[in-house]
Amino acid sequence: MNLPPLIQTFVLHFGEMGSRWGINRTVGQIYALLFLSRDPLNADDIVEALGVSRSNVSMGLKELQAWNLVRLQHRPGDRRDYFATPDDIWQIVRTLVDERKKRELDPTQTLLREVLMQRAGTPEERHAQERMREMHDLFELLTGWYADVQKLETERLIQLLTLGSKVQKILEMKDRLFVVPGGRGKRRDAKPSES
Amino acid sequence: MNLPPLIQTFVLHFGEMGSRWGINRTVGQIYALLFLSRDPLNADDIVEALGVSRSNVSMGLKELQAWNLVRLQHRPGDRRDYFATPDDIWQIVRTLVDERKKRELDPTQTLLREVLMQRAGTPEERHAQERMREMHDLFELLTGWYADVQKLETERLIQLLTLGSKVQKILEMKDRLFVVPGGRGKRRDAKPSES
DNA sequence: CCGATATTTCAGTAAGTTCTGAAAATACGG
DNA sequence: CCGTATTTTCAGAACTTACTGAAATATCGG
Repeated sequence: MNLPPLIQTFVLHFGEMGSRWGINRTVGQIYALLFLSRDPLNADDIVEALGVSRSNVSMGLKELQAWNLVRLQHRPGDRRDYFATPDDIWQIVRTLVDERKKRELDPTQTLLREVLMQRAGTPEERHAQERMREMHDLFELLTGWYADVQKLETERLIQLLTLGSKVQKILEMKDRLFVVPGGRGKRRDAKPSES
Repeated sequence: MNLPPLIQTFVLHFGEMGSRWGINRTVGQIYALLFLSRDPLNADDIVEALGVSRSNVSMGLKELQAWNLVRLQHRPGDRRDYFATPDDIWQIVRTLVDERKKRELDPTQTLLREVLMQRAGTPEERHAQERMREMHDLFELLTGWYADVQKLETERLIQLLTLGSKVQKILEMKDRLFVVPGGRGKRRDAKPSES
């Protein structure tokens, strides 16, 4: 590997973090390299930059494509495949969160739905099922929120994130303005289960 | 392993998902078992329920404690350690997200801060550093939002999640009510960098 | 089609992780 | 303190994942 120090630091870091992110070192490094690169790179560029085998790069790129994290491009008069990350970093985040949800949450959500259909016999099983229902309801709330937020334009999303919990203040203001004084509102319905 | 089918299904699933979540099979199974159990369990209970070695359970419990995901308890007149998950599932989510942030995001955030202090020489390095700045700003926005939201009471948090992007409507309403008509507001400041 | 260039597949090996049983350490009641 | 109950540590075995080089496959210009 022979990269400018700044770039090398970042690439090596991504490689090391890979294992925590559920990808392997090479995949992490390839991604970091593409992310920082001004221009798209072909497989041999990556081999040279990272000093790993050609086949390893091929597999890594395949995995990144499976994650929808890289874009395949071509240059006129050049048969090789060139790869790049999206320029828009928010697009990257959206893809990343989407894919992680798909891999890490959706299977469990499906299982919970199935298991909640079954009949629980013993008290032990009934307690377990109640726990699973709590988890299920929580998943539904989170994924519902996520689906909703994912639809927002980036500018709106940034606006929301910047506000943070100050949104709360606005909600309270709204309550004060529009809810019948003394009324409790319908807030309690939102809680998925008695905790 | 000899568990009621409902419980066994869930426990095995958590074991299989473990690798996607960055924990190993046994740790996943132990956690699932504790989560579903009405009462705290000791290490031998877990050995019996899962059919794994005593030492493996010991290590698994240690890891779960490092994640702050289980609580150690004692019973009067019994020297053994008993383990349980928090009853409040929202507490579990908060811990989980905290820990994942600590392991998966914070180290990169630190690295980005460091690398952005350095002087970029070549145009290649300057472009890379610009990319890192985009990532850095995005991390700052996300972690700022997260710190903010993590402070909310659970009830408020649920309220917010239930609203989802409908918050947007309320923001628009607020804008209409309070912003000088024709004024552009200060929204654009929020965008961390030109994308 | 042919030959050259580019990519993918795959078997074998290297490296890393998980798990076990045995031994060591710790904690406690008497 | 001693003996016992309990937990932890650890070396090695079993298993899983990552990586390589070589061979196979695919693609394209002529």
